[in-house]
Amino acid sequence: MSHALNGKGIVRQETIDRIEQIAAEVGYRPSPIARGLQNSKLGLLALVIRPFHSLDTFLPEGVDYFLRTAGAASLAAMEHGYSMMLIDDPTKPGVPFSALAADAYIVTEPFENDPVLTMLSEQRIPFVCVGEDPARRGQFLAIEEHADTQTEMMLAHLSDAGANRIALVTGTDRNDWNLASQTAIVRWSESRNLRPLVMSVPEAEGERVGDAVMDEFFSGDPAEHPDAIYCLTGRHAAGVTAAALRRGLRIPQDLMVAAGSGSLQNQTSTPTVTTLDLKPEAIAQFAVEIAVKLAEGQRVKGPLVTPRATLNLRQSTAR
Amino acid sequence: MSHALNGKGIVRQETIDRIEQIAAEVGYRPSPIARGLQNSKLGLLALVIRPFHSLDTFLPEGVDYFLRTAGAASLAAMEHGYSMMLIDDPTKPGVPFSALAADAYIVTEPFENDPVLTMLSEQRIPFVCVGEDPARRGQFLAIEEHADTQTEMMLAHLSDAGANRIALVTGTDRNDWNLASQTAIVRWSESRNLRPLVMSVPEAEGERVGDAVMDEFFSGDPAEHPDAIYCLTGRHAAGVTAAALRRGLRIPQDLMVAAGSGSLQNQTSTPTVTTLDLKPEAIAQFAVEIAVKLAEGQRVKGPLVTPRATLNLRQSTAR
DNA sequence: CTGAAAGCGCTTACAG
DNA sequence: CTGAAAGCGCTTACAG
Repeated sequence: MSHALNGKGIVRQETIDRIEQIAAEVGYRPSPIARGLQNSKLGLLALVIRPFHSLDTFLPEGVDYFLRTAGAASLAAMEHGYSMMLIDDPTKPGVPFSALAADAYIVTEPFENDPVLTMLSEQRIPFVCVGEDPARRGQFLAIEEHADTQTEMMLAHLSDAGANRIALVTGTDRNDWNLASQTAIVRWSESRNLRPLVMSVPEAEGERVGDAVMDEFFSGDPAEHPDAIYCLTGRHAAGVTAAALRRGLRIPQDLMVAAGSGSLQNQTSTPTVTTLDLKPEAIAQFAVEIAVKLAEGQRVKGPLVTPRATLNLRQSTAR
Repeated sequence: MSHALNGKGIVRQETIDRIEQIAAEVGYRPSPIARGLQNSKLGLLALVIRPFHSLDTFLPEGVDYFLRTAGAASLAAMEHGYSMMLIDDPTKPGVPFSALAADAYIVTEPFENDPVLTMLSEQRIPFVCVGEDPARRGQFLAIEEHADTQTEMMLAHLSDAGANRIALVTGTDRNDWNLASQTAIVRWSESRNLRPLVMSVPEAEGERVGDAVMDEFFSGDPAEHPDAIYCLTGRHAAGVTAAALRRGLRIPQDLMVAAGSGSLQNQTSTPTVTTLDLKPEAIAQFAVEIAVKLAEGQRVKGPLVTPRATLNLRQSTAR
């Protein structure tokens, strides 16, 4: 009898003992699935890391943001009594049952008109985004990233450090981070009557984009050459730094380089590279907190504010 | 009728269409839990990263091994049509149903007499270890790590590079990696009539152990001072390198330093540090393959051989 | 205090 | 071709 095992009803100790013994003997183990069936909850959260789609490898070298997110989220989930599942796209045909069985979803960096958000919202599955769907701002519960403010912060720093002409290198994924950063530099440039210098290169290309970026910005009119390049990803920044050095430019004297999201790589390279610390652990913990509330049927209202990114000043921008 | 929706039986197209329409209208979504109940399978794998227990933070700086493992495992699982759950200890009281609902488990670096393995095997839940339970070798299905061979490979390299007296710094977790490495250096030292120089310091201390390690090995009889220190973790190696430098030792001339598991940190530090590449991605993929077989009821027999670790030679051991 | 029954939301034989 | 029934393995009221 289940009362004995789960200690719910009032059962004689003797009976409990006897039943527990037998249970142990036959190696009885209650099916977590059958249990979950009652309240249709498994105690499962899912982290959908959308940009996995665009990364050719999971190698975290220079892209530790997502792995730090995943790790912190898993740990935070456990602390709330949930498990965390890592998936990339639950809308793909042939996904396992489990990919749809989470009590709530966290979607990091959704794409423009992301089908994952569409599916989740159509099926009334609770979810929270980290970064908005750029095409549907305000439509879904989201933790705001403030990519615009972050960009402004970095531009202000570079400007203070003596840069006059700042170029931006973003990734090609159409997510909030890439798009809002672009908007921010365009606005910033135009307010100074400058033609915005922007280039988008695939995230997955990593360090390999260095020469292409240098070619793009340093081939035309010398008056238009940047004296600072802000790359959103640490790997792009590393590639640009290396390419600039190869071309005989001194960093930071001739060219400053900074990254919007760094890894240890940027802290130990020569020169070390200025980065933003996006606080992925804090964001992940916050997202888990919200997902747990959603999973438990609570209403959560925005705006959801995260800890601000901070600037890690390093040699590459220290003139 | 379910036949219409899942396309199993023979149903008129017309009926299918009608039912699908209604389903869409009412926002019907089949419960993955109820579905899973039939064959008591959810398409869920679990990765139990035991050393999480000992790490004070999930920050991957210098410990990217586990995160790389987690990432690669998640991706590999998806490719096999499974989801991957990240948990640290399913034996803890109060774990969610889901933590026990996986079809198969991968346990990385189990401890000595690890209760997780005990539970899993008692409950007849299929699992595969990465690294053996040091107290129960051969008892459970395990992917062998060859920590002993790895240690020998590193010792041979250091020896070739000119080291005469090599010290080993391990973590304090009682897992295969730490223990087998210790055994290997003891054997190696004794065969040369040398007193083994071994020290164990907590994994979680990371770079902070530098001075303690230097004190330990450089305080006594100068004849016993090592001219090479092999740290199993990259963070320990980084700490030792820094401490040695601070004391005026030149690396590698006066002291060589190497790590058994490195991260990007060791590739970009000054000097760069020689490490083993343990191939976590390959191991994770292999583990997932096995877990999938187990989940599907196939028998898997050992010995399970992994790709060999390779040596990344860097400045810290280049005399 | 304890057993038998109903129900969680599906799927899969089994009648009509 | 389609509907009604049984069953997956539990939990939770509900009788005895």
